[in-house]
Amino acid sequence: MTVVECGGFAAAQVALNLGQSTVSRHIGDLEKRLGMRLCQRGRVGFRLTDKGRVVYEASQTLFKSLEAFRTEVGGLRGELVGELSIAVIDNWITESGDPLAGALSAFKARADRVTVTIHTLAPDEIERAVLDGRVGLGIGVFHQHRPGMRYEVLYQDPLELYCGRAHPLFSAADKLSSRDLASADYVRRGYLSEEQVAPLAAKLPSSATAHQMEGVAFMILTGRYIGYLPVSYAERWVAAERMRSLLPETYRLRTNIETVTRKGAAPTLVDRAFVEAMKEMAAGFG
Amino acid sequence: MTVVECGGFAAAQVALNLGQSTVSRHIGDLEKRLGMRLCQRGRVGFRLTDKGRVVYEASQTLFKSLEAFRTEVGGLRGELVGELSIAVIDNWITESGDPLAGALSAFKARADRVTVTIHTLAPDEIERAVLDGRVGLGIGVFHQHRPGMRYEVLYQDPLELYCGRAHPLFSAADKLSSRDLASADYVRRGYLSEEQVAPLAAKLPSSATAHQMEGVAFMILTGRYIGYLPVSYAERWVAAERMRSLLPETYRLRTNIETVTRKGAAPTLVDRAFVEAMKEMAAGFG
DNA sequence: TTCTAATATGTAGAATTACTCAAGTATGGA
DNA sequence: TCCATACTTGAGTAATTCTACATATTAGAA
Repeated sequence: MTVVECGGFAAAQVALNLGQSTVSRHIGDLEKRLGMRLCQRGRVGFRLTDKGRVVYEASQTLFKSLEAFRTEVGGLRGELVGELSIAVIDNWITESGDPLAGALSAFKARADRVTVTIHTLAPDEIERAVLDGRVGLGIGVFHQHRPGMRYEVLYQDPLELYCGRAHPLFSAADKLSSRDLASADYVRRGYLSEEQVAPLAAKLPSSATAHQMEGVAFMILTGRYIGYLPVSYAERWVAAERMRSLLPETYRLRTNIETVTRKGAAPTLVDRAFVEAMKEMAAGFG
Repeated sequence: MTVVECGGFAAAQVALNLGQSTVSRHIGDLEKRLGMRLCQRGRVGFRLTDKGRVVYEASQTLFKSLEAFRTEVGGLRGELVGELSIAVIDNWITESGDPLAGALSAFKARADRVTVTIHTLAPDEIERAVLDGRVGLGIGVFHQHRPGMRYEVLYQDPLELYCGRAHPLFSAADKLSSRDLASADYVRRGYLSEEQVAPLAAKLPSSATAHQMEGVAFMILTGRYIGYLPVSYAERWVAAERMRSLLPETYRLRTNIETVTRKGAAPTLVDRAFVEAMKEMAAGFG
């Protein structure tokens, strides 16, 4: 694996602190043992064969399993070792005052022997990744809770309905009624389905969909659409008077940012320690 | 692991073909290495400690990963080695003319180096087991297809609506109309939700639910209920004139018995070989 | 053809690991 | 108290694995 990652024998020699012949011997032995050629090498340069690629990928997942074992057993000894693999919703946590960065840094301070991997995924993909074990922990917004998964609220992230400066509702924002909104065009959020939690939003006419929060913000700023944004995210434009919140008392949504883990597999000590760090960090929000 | 499975050092000695002191040394070394006591032993008998149990279970999953690696790499060499781990719907396949037993035996004849594990689960649990990798292949009835999974029809298993001999509809079975059924009490099948596929069934009044097919059959035989059963399963009672099919043209359901695998992870050679055997076997059905 | 960078292999010592024998320890029960 | 059972440990040997040196081999390039 090191040879693949170094892109050749020569670099691997240095990385592994081994003699040239030893590297050659290892690869040769492995090929003999597996009964197949794993890579092309020599004067032409290094390159995996098709089978070599499959073996390399299978090895990666095998080593992941080893790391998981180490995490599990290390946890029994009260040690924070192994791997923390988390999946977070994209365009959300990093934008909303950023408890993730703080939590990660606090966690790393206490657990310097842990390797951290972060995946950025859509909510349903997060749940799938947790379910099939690609990650141990997911963080995001989960409107419907699936069986077989464990959810825990980290903090609340309020959403409000915004319009841009050029929008007709902008100047009238103080003396609006729900009926005024009925004629405004609404940017729907791709996977979030706010409608499920906000029956009011379901009634808004919608002719646009954005999959990332940035897209929603952009659409709102055009002045042609209204849409939901996290208050902390919209703040910058509100302060610059480029956006305005519409009927916050009526339309505010309290979205829960939650962690997901798999029921059945108890979360590892590493996962729990990280969630702890997240919660401490999130205490300043909510 | 062998010590745990043998329930003590003495039996493991024989199973591993090792001297008694070697077994003791291995366990002792492992405990030293992990820094924890794994089991109680001595005059009192063998017993895992709590930590020992966790380590044992973690080892099981680790060894499963190793086996998966072996299956994968063996597949590259065109060898059928490693593990075949399948989940099948309960009370179905074995009852309906039994293509599974035949397929397994045909498969084993060609792949004697493969370890076979079978789980019997409810359909949604099958999908979950496939998704999180506990099994490589699921077989069952899946009415709604989830994203991230690959489905393939094996064969069709027709269902018909039956009543028992003591039921008022039994004697009138030849000259019935759908309206006659509207007053009959219907046994619902727990997880199958035939209603989704059979809109007609959705209209039937129902005051009973059975989770296994055997339960449905039992309820029908009481003469108080009507319900769906696979034709091949009901056959024995039909032949004995203890059940009758009701309006088969109208109420017959063609249920698909399907395989499920995970998209993303290519099915192993072992999985493919088994599906092949299933299909050959199923060719005589559906 | 010849040179040369990159890899392979014969040989062998060093290090590690696996195993056993034999003697020792601990403990439940007669 | 003592025995028998079940495990542990010291010491030594065998087997395996790891590594490097020196010397091939190979194939692109001059």
